[in-house]
Amino acid sequence: MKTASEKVVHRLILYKKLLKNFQSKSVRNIFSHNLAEHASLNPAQIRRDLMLVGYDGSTVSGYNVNDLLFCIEKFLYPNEIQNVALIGLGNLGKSILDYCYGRHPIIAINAIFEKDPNKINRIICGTRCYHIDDLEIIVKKNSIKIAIIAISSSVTETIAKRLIECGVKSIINYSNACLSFPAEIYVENRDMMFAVEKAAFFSKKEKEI
Amino acid sequence: MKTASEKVVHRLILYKKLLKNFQSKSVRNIFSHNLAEHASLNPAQIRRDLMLVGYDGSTVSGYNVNDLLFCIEKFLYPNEIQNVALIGLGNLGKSILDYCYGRHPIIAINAIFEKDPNKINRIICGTRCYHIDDLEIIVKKNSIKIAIIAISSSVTETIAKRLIECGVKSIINYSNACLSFPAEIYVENRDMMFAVEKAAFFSKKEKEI
DNA sequence: ATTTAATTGTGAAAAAAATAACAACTTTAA
DNA sequence: TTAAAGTTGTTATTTTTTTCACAATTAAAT
Repeated sequence: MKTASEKVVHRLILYKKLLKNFQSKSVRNIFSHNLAEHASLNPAQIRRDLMLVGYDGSTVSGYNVNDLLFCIEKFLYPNEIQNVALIGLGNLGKSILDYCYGRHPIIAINAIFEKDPNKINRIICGTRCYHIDDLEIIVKKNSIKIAIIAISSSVTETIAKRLIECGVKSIINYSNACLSFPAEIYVENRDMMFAVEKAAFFSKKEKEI
Repeated sequence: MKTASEKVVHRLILYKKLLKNFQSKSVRNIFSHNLAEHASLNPAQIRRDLMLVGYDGSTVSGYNVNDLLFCIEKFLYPNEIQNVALIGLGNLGKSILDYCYGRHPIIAINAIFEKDPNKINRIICGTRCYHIDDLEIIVKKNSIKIAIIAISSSVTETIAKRLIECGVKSIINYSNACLSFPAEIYVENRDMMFAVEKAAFFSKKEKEI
């Protein structure tokens, strides 16, 4: 299996999404410049990225949407079903759950963890909510390798350590805490203020040019 | 004003956050390697980034936390208060509102837009919820340049166009739609499935090495 | 049959980003 | 006083990422 940088993987996921849109509009074939336009990228970039997934287009009709999708998915998807843990069922947790529900054929949120007794044992979007004390048991039982942290920052670090301790390899952290772990753990810190501050910086900068 | 890439801006925001943590722990001075450790970055990277903000550290005691923070903030912050519009007050909208409330001295959500009549005119986190039909009036009145879209995808594109039409320069898009606009508009697409799929890819890859 | 037009895959080049390397500096120790 | 230790700012180098450029290919037009 060839390696791929995070950037390339991100773009491949984007291509997959765009291709699904085209597929749903019954578009059969597509050229790199079509994708480029929708992705705001250079066509050569797209062709180069696609070299990774092992599908050759035609010089005449470009890429067959179905076939290319198949190859990208084969490249991106794990072999087996991937269970995801969601930590926290506040507004953010609920919206993540809603958003992800039924979106992906292989990857799905499989367990929710909370400390609020009113939420424990409820089933939301087909997913059971467990007490946070049962984290280790459930994560191990379901071979969960991915976790989404959607709680306030004060306990984030402790929970992240517990997750890694029991086998989690990737953490998506929506809390205010900055997580940082050894390189073999994939951490994506998604502090929502970052996006806003960046947006502010770039909306400002423009005026000054 | 020097230009800065999105990556550099992102890191500067990160340094700011880390420095605030140090400040709250009454740490007075800090070295580039301390920051590097917490940010999982190379110390030279940090020193290079800091060249932009115009603050010189001391070769003996490193950087004064307060002074460096001041310079980073001066570099990052807009000159005037930046009003932000939030589109959608579902679970995600509420969590964004909560999360951002009081977090930043200059940037704040200033108006919420909804179509649900039960939500209109309510005030949440000090912010009034308006009918989506009033978008143009309110955005113009408050000189809003930044918008956060937290609604389902079907109407995202239309709303984004309306936002830009009335002066918005930066959009943070949490919906499933892929927005793409001319380069002078800053768009950050934050489809939450992307993070999960990337996490899945990299948690899988590790096993295969 | 040829030519034209359009596209792909990919090597080469360019651009951007990250890292290394080091002179200059300052304190402390010898 | 001199040497040692440790850090910064910045130049140089390396690595990564993006873009260019073009041979090869194929269908349609002439």
